[in-house]
Amino acid sequence: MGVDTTVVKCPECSSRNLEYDENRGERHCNDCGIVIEEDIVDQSPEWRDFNDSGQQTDRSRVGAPMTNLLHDKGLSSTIDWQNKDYSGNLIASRNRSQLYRMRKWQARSRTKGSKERNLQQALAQIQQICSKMKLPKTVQERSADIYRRALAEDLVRGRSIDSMVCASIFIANQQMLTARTVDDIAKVARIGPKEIGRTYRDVKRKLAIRTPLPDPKIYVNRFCSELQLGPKVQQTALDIIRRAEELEMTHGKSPCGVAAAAIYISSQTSEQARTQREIAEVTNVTEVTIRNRYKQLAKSLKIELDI
DNA sequence: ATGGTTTTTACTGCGTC
DNA sequence: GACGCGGTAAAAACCAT
Repeated sequence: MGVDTTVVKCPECSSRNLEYDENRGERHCNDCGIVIEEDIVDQSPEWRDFNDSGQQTDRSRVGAPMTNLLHDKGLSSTIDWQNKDYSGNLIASRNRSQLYRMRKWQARSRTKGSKERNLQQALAQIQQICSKMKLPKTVQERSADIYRRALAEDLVRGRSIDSMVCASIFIANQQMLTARTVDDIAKVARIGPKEIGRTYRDVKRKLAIRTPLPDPKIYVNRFCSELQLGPKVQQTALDIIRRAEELEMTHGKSPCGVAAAAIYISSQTSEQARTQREIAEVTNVTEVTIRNRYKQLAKSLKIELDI
């Protein structure tokens, strides 16, 4: 199913640690350093078409960028240091002073404040990670938004940009109810789920950000499709969760665990049974947890699942 | 730091195909 | 014998305080 057209492994050393450099427009391997492909115009989906529909992002900042995913749109393309134009001719002297000004401006804008540079790097990271996760651009923008706030409040100090980036992305995902977990992010970032979780909580608290309380239901669709389970199984799984929520038995339990258990029960009572192991695999929850949860669910909901 | 809760790890036993 | 499942104890992780 998942046809990825981009190269994921370094042809030289087989490392998967590839990085896309936005300014250079090229990808390179972080391990051996070779450049994989050049002249990628933009491999990420369409941040440019911001004119299609109702644009609801708030443009609160002065001199608002066209999209808050770009740090200095238009200045990023490098200005050659030779006094030649594209055909190799010398540029008339009356244009040179203008050129100089452009270079100077560019140099300054690139290295202005540390915050600016920090932001630039972070936004590139956000775009890279979101694109790897195939997240819609609304989520990207929300992530960028959150990062900006965190940066403005000096929350990045003493923490790596990466962890802040990941935390921002996770918060955005929580808010937009995409069914993504910390592990999903950790998988495509070079940072562990532990630290993402820690910074996530920290940022949320210090920025007084509210996220909807975790809902197992949002995972059902994703997990079921990964398990090749039909809509019928999904529906009864959702039903189970709804009933469980009414009895307040999902509080304090991991939403993925609840979803996994509901799906297990649902699948067992259908023609498309899946084993605990299969479900554990895609839900990133252990079989033990699935057992505990589903036992508890079946008991309180009085669901009999004999074969 | 601490303590309460939940999840994971690791292991074992049981029935079935 | 491998597999799916159930149960358990202890370790680890999580989270509010």
